[in-house]
Amino acid sequence: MDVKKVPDIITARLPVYLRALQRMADAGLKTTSSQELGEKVGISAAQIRKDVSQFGEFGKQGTGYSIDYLMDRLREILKVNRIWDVIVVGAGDMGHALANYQGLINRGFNIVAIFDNNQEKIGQTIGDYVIEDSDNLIEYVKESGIKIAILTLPASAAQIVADELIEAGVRALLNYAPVSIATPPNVKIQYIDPAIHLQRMTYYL
Amino acid sequence: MDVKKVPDIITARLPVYLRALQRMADAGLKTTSSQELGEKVGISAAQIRKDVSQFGEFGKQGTGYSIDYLMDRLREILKVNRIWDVIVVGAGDMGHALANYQGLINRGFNIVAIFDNNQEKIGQTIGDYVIEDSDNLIEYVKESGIKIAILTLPASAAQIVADELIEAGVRALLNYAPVSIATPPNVKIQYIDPAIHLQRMTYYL
DNA sequence: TAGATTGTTAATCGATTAACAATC
DNA sequence: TAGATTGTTAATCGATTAACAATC
Repeated sequence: MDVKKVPDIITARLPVYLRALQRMADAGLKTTSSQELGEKVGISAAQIRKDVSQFGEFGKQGTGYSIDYLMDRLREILKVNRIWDVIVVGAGDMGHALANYQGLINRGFNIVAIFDNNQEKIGQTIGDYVIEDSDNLIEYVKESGIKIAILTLPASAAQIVADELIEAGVRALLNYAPVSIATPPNVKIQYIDPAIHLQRMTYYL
Repeated sequence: MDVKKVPDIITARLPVYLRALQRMADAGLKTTSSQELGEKVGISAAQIRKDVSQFGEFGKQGTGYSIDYLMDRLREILKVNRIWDVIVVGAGDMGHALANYQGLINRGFNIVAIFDNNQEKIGQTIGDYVIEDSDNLIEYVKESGIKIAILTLPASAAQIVADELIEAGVRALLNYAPVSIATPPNVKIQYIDPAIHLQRMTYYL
């Protein structure tokens, strides 16, 4: 528990800082400043200092931040200094793309199973995964204690499946279905919908 | 041009309202209220009224909003009362998923071409698309006047390709590459990175 | 040391909420 | 009409920025 509650808007930026720091580390850099990091992510230096200072004093006057140390602290804060098991519900094109995506494991997430309710898909393989029957979804979640699910299913099914998953213990949903989903306060949800993101830009064109 | 500048944070919510209204329309509903719409999207009724009132008086006291009429107004405001041609750069799994995705066309977007720089992929088909050579990307953008591009390529290539696209006239980027991209003020960018979205939830687990 | 950069404060700026007159 | 709901105002709440002492 944190002593004081940190606003959502701040914690939402930390993964972006972490991603930029990872790139700097990959490039062999050892230290950075709020100024430099800010330029990379398009956020003011003052805001970066304010954000990270919510969690501790991670920098040094005069020299800035050790990249490795700040990454460790951010991973700790975000609880991605471990690997979370994740399931994917829906084996359409997006489910396939996620199952094949190699970019999750080194950022704290491991897809452990993918489900579909289409009898023709069940049993087929995606890389090392065998598509499992949605009928076994809830039992699987309960037995494995899965806390994170990615929804890549039709909008019409999203709320129903989300409700079942939450009932079974899931506490974080990444929803690719093009529909808003209602969740209780103790369950987090994030949305990915390319049409929404595109429509956020056309206003300015 | 709007008389007064409307904040980004408000225009960013409009696509979510539009998506919810479309679902209500599909369900055969004719009118809704700020209260009802707010419950669907998880936003307060007061905020919905404030948001839409930035652009005009679209509701009626006592009865609420005509769903069809409000959708028309939102589409007009967001400039999605037309179809925008969009290109996809990168024919990996995500590029494939987007090319096959049927959910964009009825929300204002038409993918017209997909590019890759891998000689083995060039010429292969994805549905009705033939993967085109990235060497022809800039010429294509200039000749067609494309304003919107979706990037589904490696992080290492994202900034370079983005710079070239912007130089060629692109004004809106939807970036799936896991990296921040710098753009000039007249170019909009939106980010989709599942790891970022997942890391925004683990903090609370 | 001199220069650089943090962490933090106070001021500014912006967003959300509550309330209600207007009116369908 | 009576009930419902908008559009808008003012108050509250929250986020960002600028500035700088502290200090590496």
